Parts: sequence; structure tokens; C-alpha cells
Amino acid sequence: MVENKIQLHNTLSRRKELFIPLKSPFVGLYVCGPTVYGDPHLGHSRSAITFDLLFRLLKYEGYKVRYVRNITDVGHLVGDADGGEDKIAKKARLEQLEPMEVAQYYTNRYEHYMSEMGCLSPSIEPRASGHIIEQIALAKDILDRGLAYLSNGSVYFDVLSYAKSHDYGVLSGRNLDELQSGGRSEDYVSEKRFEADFALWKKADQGHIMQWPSPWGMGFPGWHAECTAMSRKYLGEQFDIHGGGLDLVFPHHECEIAQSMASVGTTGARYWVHNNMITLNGQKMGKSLGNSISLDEFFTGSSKQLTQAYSPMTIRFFILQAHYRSTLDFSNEALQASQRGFLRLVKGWSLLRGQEISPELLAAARGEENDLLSSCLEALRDDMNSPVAIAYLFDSLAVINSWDNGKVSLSKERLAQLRVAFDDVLGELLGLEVEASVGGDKLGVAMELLLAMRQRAKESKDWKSADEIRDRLLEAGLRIKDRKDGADWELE
RNA sequence: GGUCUGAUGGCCGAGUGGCUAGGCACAGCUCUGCAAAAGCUGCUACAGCGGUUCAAGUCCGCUUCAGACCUCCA
Repeated sequence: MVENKIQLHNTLSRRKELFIPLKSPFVGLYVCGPTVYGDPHLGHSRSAITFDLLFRLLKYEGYKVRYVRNITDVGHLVGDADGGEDKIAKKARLEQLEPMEVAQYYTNRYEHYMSEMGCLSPSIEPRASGHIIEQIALAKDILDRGLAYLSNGSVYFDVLSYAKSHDYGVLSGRNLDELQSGGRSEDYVSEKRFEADFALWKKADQGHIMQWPSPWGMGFPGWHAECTAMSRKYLGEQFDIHGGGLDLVFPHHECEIAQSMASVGTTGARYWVHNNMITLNGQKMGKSLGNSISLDEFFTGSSKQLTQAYSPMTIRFFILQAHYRSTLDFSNEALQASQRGFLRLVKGWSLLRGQEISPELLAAARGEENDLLSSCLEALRDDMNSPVAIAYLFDSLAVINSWDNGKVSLSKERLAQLRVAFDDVLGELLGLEVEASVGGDKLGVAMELLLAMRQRAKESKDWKSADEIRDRLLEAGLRIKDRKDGADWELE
């Protein structure tokens, strides 16, 4: 029996709600993954990291989570939903590749980068192209219920009929009048009865690269159909949480709810959680806007927007230092600030990890009241307030460093508590794992020798030699820290 | 044009009707052979104008500005 302590902001109600799973301790979490036609950028990582944190938090609380994150490899059109070309197919045509080659390539890239950034693998990563049958069934079901219509070989969701008995706009707060008076220019001859109608199934044009047989002829599924079909298949007609970027609220998630209500009478997910955007100079960072920076560029520093390369964990920390529902403005200055702060935090953590603490003490620390750990957990349970949790860690950093300098003394019990809090919060929950010191014992032996040599030089007031050792090591990324009694070293 | 969100100190960013979040930067001090690292101290902001209240960045109204969605988007 898991005690429900997590508050989540539900877009459906526009407020924080206590999260209560449908069938505790089981939790179904569905998150909209990428459309695999381009390299993952900073925006993708925010969504992945946000829901990775939720996944980790839920597991930490003791829930059994099935985390489904889809891969959109078909059905997502460029430009207008009626006139556009399939994104994958376009890329394939331009590069003369098989569409599935494009999809596979970028799927691999996506998974690689997300894993680099500390995102745990989802339980299931279903692909739209692997669920054509389910999507056809969904379209057929809605058609049979009279809430969709066939038009020129395509099946469209009938928004006006649906709206007679349902609330189209529950999630996004949109109403039909607005949608009707959108007044955009229409260059194509619409097959749709109503502007807001959306495709459940699209007839394939001649020469369309990706197409499958259906009761209505050759075609391919509409974008919104995949998430409804796949979330239902793996999590059920009603499940706990559906996540994604804020920009998916309308039309994507609104349409998902409509599809679900029209077919089985549920909203699908009960909690809809959305992460906000990353901005660059105050503007949304997006592929179509041409101002997105790919993760590869971050890691290599190869974008003209960047003054240096940043490690995956620095970027993860940068993202977690802001609340997931706030826009986060990207700048080199902000990223460098994060980098420095994160480094300090990691150093403090490694001081704790370098301390011999018996398993018994650690176990005891886990069992008892731990102020730091509970403060952090309280913050994270409050709609995933990672910045506040991080602030608590920084607070305790001063104590840890003072202890390291011998200015304050800490009991073994207290050290065990701090260790548990850092391990759990920084490591397990925030996922900011950093590899243990490189080099291992050999480096340790060499450093010990160099420190001893430098100590002798200092004793004979041979400042030149002492400084040479210090400065050369610093150039190599090894920083000597002088103490009252001898010296210590760390990786810069 | 419609709908919605937001405006916090040099920068990034939390937050609550009443006790200076935190980080980065900066300055001073301590430690030190000099540094670095670390610690301590300082930097008290909440777009503007009204209103409610004993008390408002925090609630209400108006204004200005910015962004998101309304077309694909994490």
C-alpha cells in the first residue's frame, strides 16, 4: 500500500491535485515522444527530463509504474494538416532513404541522447507504424458510432456532432466559435465538413511512400490516432497520467480526449501534465522556427549560439533548476552559472561518498527522520518542485564544506543522513549521476607522490617547484587544495 | 483578431497575504608563502497605477510590455 503524497498540476482542472492512481500501486504513465525526422534538441530534453523525474519520483514512492513513451514515425504532417507532406516521408525523399531508415536513425539518436542525459528507458516505446491495425480499429469504431465521416477515402473526426454531446475544448479551454471564426485563408479544397475536424485516417496520394491497406483503401493514420490507440493498448481505456509539451495541448491532446470520449467514453488519462517551453531570447525554441540547438551541438559546443560545450548533466541540472511549468530562458550565461553551481554540488556529494560509512549507519539513517531528505521530498512531491529541492541541497553544502575544512565537526550519524539525502535526491530522484573519479588507484598513487614532493619543496621554501607542480596539474585538470595539515586534490 | 499565461535584484530562477528561497556574478574579510579551493559578511528585488486589508510581489481592477496556443512543434 503506497501512501499518496504527490501533488500534480492537472491541465484539465488547471490546478494542483493530489495524485491518486486508479489501481494503486500500479501507475500508467504515457508521454508523447518525438517525431523522428530530425536530431533531438534542447526542447525534447526538457520533456524527457520532466517526465523522467516524475517516473523516478513515482518509483521512489513505491508505485509500480508502466511508463510508455511513443515514437512517431508516421502520420505527422508538415505544414497544414490537410495539405502537408508526412515529415518522415519528406526527409526520406530528400535524402533518398527508406522512410524507416530515417525513423530508425533518429530514434537511435533520440534514445542515445536521452540516456546520456540520465533519462531512464521507458517501459515501452511503441511506434506508430507498428500499430496501424489498432489505429484503423479506432477510426472504424468512431465511424461506426457516427462521430466520424468518410470523405474522399479519408476518415475525419466530426467535431460538430461530437460537440453536441461532449465538451470539445475541455483541456485547452477552446470553444467552437473561436475555431469557426479562425478565418485563415484556405488554398486547398477541403474534404472536411468543418475546419476543426481532424483526420483519423488519411487516404494516400499516388506515390506516397508510406501506406497501408484499410477498409477505406490505401492510406495512413492521422497523427492524433496513434497516442489514443497505443496508450489504450498498453495502459487501458482509462489510465493515470498523460504527459507532453505544453504546445501539444491543442490540438493534439484535445483531439486525443475527443477520440477517447467518442470511442469509449473516457478522457483516457485522468491527469494531464504539461511541461513548458525553453526559450531563446524570449522566443520559443523550435525546429520550425529555426532557432533550436540540437543536443549534439550542446555536447560538442558546435553551435554559433554557444560559447562552449556543455556536458549532458550540466544541461539536465540547468533544466531541473527551473520548475517544469515555467518557461526557461536559455543563455550561455545562465548555462555557465548552472555548470559552476552543479560542479560545487557534485564536489560536496563526492566528499560524502568518499567517507567510510558503515552499511548499518546508512540503513539507520534511512530509517530515521532526516530533515534534509524530507525537505527535498516535500518539494518534489509538491508538483515536482526540483528547484526548491536543489536549493535545500545547496544549503547543506556549506555545512559539508565546513566539515571538510575541519571548521565544524559532524557525527557519523549526521554524515550518514547527508549521504543518504544526496544519494537519494541528487542521484536517484534528480538523476544527476556523475561517474566516480576517473583514473582510479593509479592516479591516486601518482597524486600522493606529487603532493609529497610538493610538500617537501614547500618545507624547504622552494616555491618555484611547489608552484610548478600545482600549476602544471591544474592545467591537466587536477586541482590541489592546500590545507592546514598537508594537501588534498580534486578533479577540476 | 480570439484564447491563455507571465512580468521578481547585474544574470538565472523559487515562493508565500505578515519572519531576507537558492544559484551564478560582484565586493570585503578569514585561511594561505602566494594563489586556488572553502567559509563568513555585504548586495533586501518583486513592471506601472489604483483598490481590498492591521499587513500585498503575494488578493482584485486597470495600464503597459512579453510569450504561448489558435498550422507542424517537446
